[in-house]
Amino acid sequence: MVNNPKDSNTEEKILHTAMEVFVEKGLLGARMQEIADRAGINKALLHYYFRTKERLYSHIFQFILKKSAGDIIELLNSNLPFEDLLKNFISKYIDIVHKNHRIPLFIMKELSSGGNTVKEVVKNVFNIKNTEELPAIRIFKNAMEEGRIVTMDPRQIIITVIGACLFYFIGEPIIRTILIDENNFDRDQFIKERKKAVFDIVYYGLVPRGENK
Amino acid sequence: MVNNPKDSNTEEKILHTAMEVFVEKGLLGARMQEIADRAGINKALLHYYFRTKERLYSHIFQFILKKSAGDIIELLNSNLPFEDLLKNFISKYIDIVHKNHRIPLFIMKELSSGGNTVKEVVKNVFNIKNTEELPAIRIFKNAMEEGRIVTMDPRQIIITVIGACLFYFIGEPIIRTILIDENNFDRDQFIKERKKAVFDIVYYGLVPRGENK
DNA sequence: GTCTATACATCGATAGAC
DNA sequence: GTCTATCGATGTATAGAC
Repeated sequence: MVNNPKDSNTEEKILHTAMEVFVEKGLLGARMQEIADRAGINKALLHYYFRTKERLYSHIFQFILKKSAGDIIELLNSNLPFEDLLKNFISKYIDIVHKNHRIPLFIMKELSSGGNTVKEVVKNVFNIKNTEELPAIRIFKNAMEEGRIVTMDPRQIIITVIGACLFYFIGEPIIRTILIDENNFDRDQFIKERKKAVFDIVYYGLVPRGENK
Repeated sequence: MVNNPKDSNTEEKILHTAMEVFVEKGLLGARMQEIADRAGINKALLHYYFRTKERLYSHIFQFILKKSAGDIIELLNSNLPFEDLLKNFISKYIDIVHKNHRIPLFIMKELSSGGNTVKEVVKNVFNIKNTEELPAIRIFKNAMEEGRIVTMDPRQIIITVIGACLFYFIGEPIIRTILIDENNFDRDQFIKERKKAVFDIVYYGLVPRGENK
């Protein structure tokens, strides 16, 4: 819609700032005035570019969802053997969430309140036709066929891995309050150990007994 | 504050209704008008009992947190051997979250936006003095000392178990959109399988090789 | 305690000048 | 494209009658 560099700069500045504010405060908590202030412009200009708050939010949400989907898909594009692939996925996925710790909760908040429109966006963004043939499903099915891991519904494994990776970051405030002694806590170290713990539990939970491959 | 049965009924009706609305829509999404309508009273009465929206919300939040904490603590009060205790915990915890699937996200939303006041509430509610001696931590430490499971930071195990149990319910909209074929999905059955999957992965991920106890 | 009516503040959105 | 000024809607909170 807008082509010259000046426009593009303003629009991108808006998008960038709006993303920060929406991710911090949510759709309802965010204020157009605050977005304008932080972007160094005024409210009217926000409406000039995106007409309504909802449309601006929608842009942000889709962008974030696309980015998140892309990150995961990229992590799965690999020819590593199963053990390395799993280790690699857990490590890199935790890194991504570590750097963007507010994103998962942001996405889940939206999806829990959003209607079917949102679901269509998800399907488009992830380019889903047949759930049976998702790369992640195939990876586990192959490992099962090769006898590397026990037979189990791959979806259950995926939910377990993602949940285990995400939960620390989604629940960090309550986890730290309940479980962690703040006087003696090295967060980076704990997250590093988190990677190893998730891998160890999941991997050895899946590898058949009697094999120490 | 209020003692006669009539008052008590109104107050409880407000609390009950407000909980529904706040859990569905969050602090910012909830409307005092809607709470009043659903409770069959008018807005002014809401303010008569709880002065402000924030105070009403705070009551609800603390009640929910207390209830959730109580549920978990009760699940851990058991003298079962480790394997049964873990199986029992996972099964019952998933049942609780199943029946109250909006609660975890509600709590996390609040905690992610809330300040230190909220953290004090958490500490009081869970009655936390020394994180080292939490029942959940002790359970895993004992199992390690008895050689039943491998040595590992118990906090990492706890985060993994809770995350694996919760994630399906927190992320259900996106999980179902991406991972599940809606034309052929038995939710109750899937949740039942979820219990077994979480237990199998975690338990066999923790039990030392060479022992099939 | 409970109601109706209304004050008061906030915020998204638009009009109109430059 | 960008600004200032302002409208109009919505929602919390209160005044005051019963």
